[in-house]
Amino acid sequence: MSKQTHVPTLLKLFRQFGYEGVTLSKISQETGLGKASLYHHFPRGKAEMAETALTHVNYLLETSILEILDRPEPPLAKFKSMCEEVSRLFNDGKNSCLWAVLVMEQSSDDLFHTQIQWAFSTWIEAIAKVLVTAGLDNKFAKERGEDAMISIQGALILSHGLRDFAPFQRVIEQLPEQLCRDIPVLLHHKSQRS
Amino acid sequence: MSKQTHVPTLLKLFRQFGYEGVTLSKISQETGLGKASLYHHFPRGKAEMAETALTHVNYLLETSILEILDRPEPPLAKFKSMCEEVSRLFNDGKNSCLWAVLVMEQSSDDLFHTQIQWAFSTWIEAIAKVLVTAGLDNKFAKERGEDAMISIQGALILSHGLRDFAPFQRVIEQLPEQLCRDIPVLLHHKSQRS
DNA sequence: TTTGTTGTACCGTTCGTTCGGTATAACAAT
DNA sequence: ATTGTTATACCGAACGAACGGTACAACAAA
Repeated sequence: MSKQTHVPTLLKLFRQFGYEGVTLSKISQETGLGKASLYHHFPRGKAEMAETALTHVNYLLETSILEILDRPEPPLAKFKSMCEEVSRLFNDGKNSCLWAVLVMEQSSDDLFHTQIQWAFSTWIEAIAKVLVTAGLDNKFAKERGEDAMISIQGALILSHGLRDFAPFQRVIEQLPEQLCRDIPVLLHHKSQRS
Repeated sequence: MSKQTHVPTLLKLFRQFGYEGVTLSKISQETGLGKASLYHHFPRGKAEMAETALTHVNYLLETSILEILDRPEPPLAKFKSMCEEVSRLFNDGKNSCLWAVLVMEQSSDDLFHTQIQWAFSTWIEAIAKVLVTAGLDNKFAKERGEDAMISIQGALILSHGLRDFAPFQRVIEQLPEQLCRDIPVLLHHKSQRS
């Protein structure tokens, strides 16, 4: 079995339990690999396993979300597709976000903050770019990108805390219109390219 | 030294490292108490220590936030005071939220989810009540309460991820007006009581 | 003298990690 | 066809360290 085979399992575990909460025994159990085998694939140990999961998530961001935002479609359509994809990636809010989990633990954040910072700022920038192309002011566009991230992250936490995923779904539904408010109407249906 | 003396230390530790990330050695080190003393004060061990920190946070919610929202002031003034208090409690965004940290770790969430759920829903309900009293529709009021929680939690995560606390401060500044939009203008300066 | 509090030493368990080694398959040299 | 070499994938057993937790004697305050 290749190394790539077990990445989804790693992602699931670290998302569920956090860096410190995941043990090699759990990983061994879930992957079906012995501890020693894990060290064959990930010589630097647990840190490398978490890093691999994180890299995979950032790869998903690039190939799913960022790709959508770069399509030649009107802003509203892009954001709707983006939100559908977000909903899918987070399993309608039932999954938690690896970035958020790792950020919360100060210990792990030190190891991974570069990749997490990249992910957040890149996503925000991609949203802002769409809005700027649609005629919105630069500063407002970036703020709206931030607000989108804030809504998604906050909704995930609230939904998990309440054990009710309606808030997450509501946020996802409202987000596209929210992002498009006040943008010059004439450009709504003009296509754009990077 | 009384048990209460070390609660802030416990809070700080669990907020920083999460439940699994905190070790008894760290607690012993930070409090200056030996393990035996810790188990004298918290016979049920680590779980009780985290529980105590969480109870303290919920106590802060009741005595700070909820008290503010129950004052006989106009809604906007209440929300402004609330946001000032939130900013203070989270040290301008530099502290993370114990609720969020514990919710993210599935293992710890099982132990604490009752208290966390209470905190979230109580806070939301308190905000909603202010807005309903101000004349807003019941359903919209609750959604706005949720949105407030979402904004605060999301802003904390984003700011920590970016290592830039401007987004948090911006959210806190904008939140009061955000919460008060569209409410019947005649009631703005009327006082209200529970 | 009782009661509350603490330091020291220790318990069994589990942690992340490493060692030594096996199984299989591919390829080259004989 | 046989043999040797190399690479990949895997695993059982064990390592020292640290984990959460306990037993108990000693000290202090009342």
